[in-house]
Amino acid sequence: MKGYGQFCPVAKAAEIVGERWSILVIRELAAGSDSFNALRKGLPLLSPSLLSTRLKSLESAGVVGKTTLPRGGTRYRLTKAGEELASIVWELGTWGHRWARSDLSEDDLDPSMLMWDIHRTLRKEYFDPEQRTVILVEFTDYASRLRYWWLVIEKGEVDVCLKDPGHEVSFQITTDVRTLTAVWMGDSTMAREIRRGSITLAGPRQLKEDIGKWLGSNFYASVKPAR
Amino acid sequence: MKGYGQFCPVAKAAEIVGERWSILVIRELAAGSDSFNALRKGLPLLSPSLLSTRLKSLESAGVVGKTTLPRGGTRYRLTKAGEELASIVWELGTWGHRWARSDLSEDDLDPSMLMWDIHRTLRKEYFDPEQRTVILVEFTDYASRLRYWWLVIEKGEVDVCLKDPGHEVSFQITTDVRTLTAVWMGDSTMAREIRRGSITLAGPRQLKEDIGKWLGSNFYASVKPAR
DNA sequence: CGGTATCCCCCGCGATACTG
DNA sequence: CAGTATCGCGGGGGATACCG
Repeated sequence: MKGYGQFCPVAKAAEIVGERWSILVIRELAAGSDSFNALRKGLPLLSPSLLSTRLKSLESAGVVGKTTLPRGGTRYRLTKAGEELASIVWELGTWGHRWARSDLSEDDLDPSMLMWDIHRTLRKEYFDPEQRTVILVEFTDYASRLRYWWLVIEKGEVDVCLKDPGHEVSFQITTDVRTLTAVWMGDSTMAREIRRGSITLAGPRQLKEDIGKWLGSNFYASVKPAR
Repeated sequence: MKGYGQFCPVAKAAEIVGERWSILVIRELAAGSDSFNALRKGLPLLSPSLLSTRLKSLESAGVVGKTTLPRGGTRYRLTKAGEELASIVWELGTWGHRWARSDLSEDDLDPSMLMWDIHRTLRKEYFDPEQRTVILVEFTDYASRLRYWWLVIEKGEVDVCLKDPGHEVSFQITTDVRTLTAVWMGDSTMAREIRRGSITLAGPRQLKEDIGKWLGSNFYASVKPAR
């Protein structure tokens, strides 16, 4: 059986959002991802086939809409119903941040997701739009493949890559995944971790001083936990 | 794998409310059920073993608290965190009523759930507290076992039973499950269904006239659907 | 009343590979 | 880039029976 056999609106809604990954797909769409592969980056543990299934199911539920671009790509977006649902998903996140915060479990630490999130919230306006800025992030607790990440800010766009783009590095952040995650989640602060020696910065003084501003933070970082 | 491998608060919350039946257990608790068997009545398709599992899981998530009565019974209640979560569940219901309303599917029609809901929302203050009132509901589309339901209002308490309690019947409602469900959900009105002949009332004139008031309605009945 | 215990099925989901 | 196809398994959960 799939449904709950209840006419109650809560049950009907639960049939939609209760499916595994549904809520997170909605979160990703609300956060601005609109292509299949962008969604995948925000949901690295979700297999493409299941993502496809979920998108179809959300589409038939009237939550997600789909547009085919003239060039052939496909764009997903939240419908009106989907946006209303997304606002509830954000509230759920606020609740989660207040009440369901575990100390960051090892399983939940993931440099790729963290970098993807950071690349989305980085405040581009702190950088010269006429120039290319390259920020290198080094995770000291990771081996070669996931150790170095490049953020390339250029023409108002931010790209994140795992391969050296070849450009001169303007700024470097050296730390471990747990520390940067904690800072990004608002559980710690940049200043504190620098003082403790858990984060090292290298580059122009101005960028160092402003990092608390230009490196964004998680949507919920300012929500006060309840316990 | 059970979790989502993400530190995002939405993911952490989704790990809790994403479990099958969790949302509905929270709804039932928020609606006032506090004992194991009361929860079962509101969730007839949920097996006792799974209800037990869910209650434990919600308890360890800090959403549900448990008290053992001196007499030996057990009472469940929402914690502070649970109540905050419940308010999101209600919003989800509002969303569901606006956007996820299907025309009442046959699978979702259930006389026992409907009667349980009605017994919870019936406005006792319309009845003489000094007297016993017995309301007989007859579902013409059901055979013997689930056809007749008695609502007994006495001393400010409402009981619902499937067996003739033996008292004199004060009022009778004759209809089918779909019609009464539609009225209770706000999709139709008592007056309209009486006019159509889908509902027949028998009893004192005053009770007939006031039925729109004393027979309660679903929490979401007044929410305007979006489509 | 207030739950456990057990059994077993089935299908959701994860993994991997592959195509237009 | 944007998905489909296929396969196999694990365990969630439904059913039922049973205890305190």
